[in-house]
Amino acid sequence: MLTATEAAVLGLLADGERSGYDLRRCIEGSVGYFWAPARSQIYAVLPRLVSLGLARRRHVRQETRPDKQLYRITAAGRAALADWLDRPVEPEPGHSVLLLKLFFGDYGDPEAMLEHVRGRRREAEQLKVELLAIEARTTKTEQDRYPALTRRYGLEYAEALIRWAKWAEAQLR
Amino acid sequence: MLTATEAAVLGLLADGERSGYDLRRCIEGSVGYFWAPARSQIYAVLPRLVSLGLARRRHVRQETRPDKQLYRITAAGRAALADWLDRPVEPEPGHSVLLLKLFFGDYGDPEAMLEHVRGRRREAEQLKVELLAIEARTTKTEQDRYPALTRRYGLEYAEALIRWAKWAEAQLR
DNA sequence: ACCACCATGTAACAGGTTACATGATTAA
DNA sequence: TTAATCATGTAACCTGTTACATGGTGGT
Repeated sequence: MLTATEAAVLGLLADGERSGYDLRRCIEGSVGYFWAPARSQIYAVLPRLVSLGLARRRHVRQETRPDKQLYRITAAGRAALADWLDRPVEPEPGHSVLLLKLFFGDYGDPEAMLEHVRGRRREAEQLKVELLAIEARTTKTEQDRYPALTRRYGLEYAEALIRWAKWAEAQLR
Repeated sequence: MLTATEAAVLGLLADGERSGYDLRRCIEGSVGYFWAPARSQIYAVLPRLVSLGLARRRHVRQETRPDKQLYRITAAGRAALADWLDRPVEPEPGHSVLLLKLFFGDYGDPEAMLEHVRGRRREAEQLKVELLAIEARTTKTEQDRYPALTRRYGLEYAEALIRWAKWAEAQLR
């Protein structure tokens, strides 16, 4: 079975031939909000997909730029992606360093705890701005149906976090 | 600097002497909601804390039960914990397999995508019930101030998720 | 002159997981 | 008699990160 990162890369390749470098830029501003592998990880995954027969590599010589490797998804790749997508999603055990620190807040500095909450709120406010900006410049096509779901999730998350943070700040003040 | 798991364990030890086994049970139903190391990980962390001088081990012989190791936090341990708690929280890059699958939903089965959303909603509804139950049986003491913050976060999260899921289900139907 | 962009990859390390291994006691 | 609870640990593996390594082009 695929790992999530392999599936993410296949998913991006499903839209067209791309290099590792291209993928990076595709990721930020879209999937990057909820799945952001390190650069080196992308370059590690691509050859693996090739050796599994899920993608094909094509060497492209360039003169003014360094040469590059373009990857294209295969029929087997599309099948593997579809299979992965349809499998049940495991419940994701939430990891949150913020909550961990707050939970033990009594052993720390009250001022620091307050600042942790404020920081997270600022991040959420920033996220909200970015998502609204993306929303504004996105044309609502048929292909946008699913990505729209994820943006909406982000918005709902950001707003819930802001509400919580305001309440928490009041409690801690 | 401590890892989050080391800090979590120290945090629990700060409340009193405990065995690895005890810690496991402390974790589920409290920190476990946002930080749940594997059992083997707890047993790996404890000796490390001892060798760092942050905890002390005490062997307790038992007759009707297997022997056990009790761990107690040291003064250095409390200092290390406080230091870790007060450090700024890094922005946590969100990982969500659910959103990843949804984002590429076009390449999968629509029925499966709908089921993914429904599944996550059920989990959130369950979480909400659990958190309300904990809330109900908790006496609002001074020590509860910080943990209360994390429960409230969970509630806000669960409710936001349920709202989103209902909306998403309508979109996909 | 300097910085950002294009472009790929390796190596070392970190932080975790699952499975293996053991075995008595007690409640249903 | 079957299963859960008590109780600890090791070993193999996985997935990912950061740091190292290289070097031309084009804009300010």
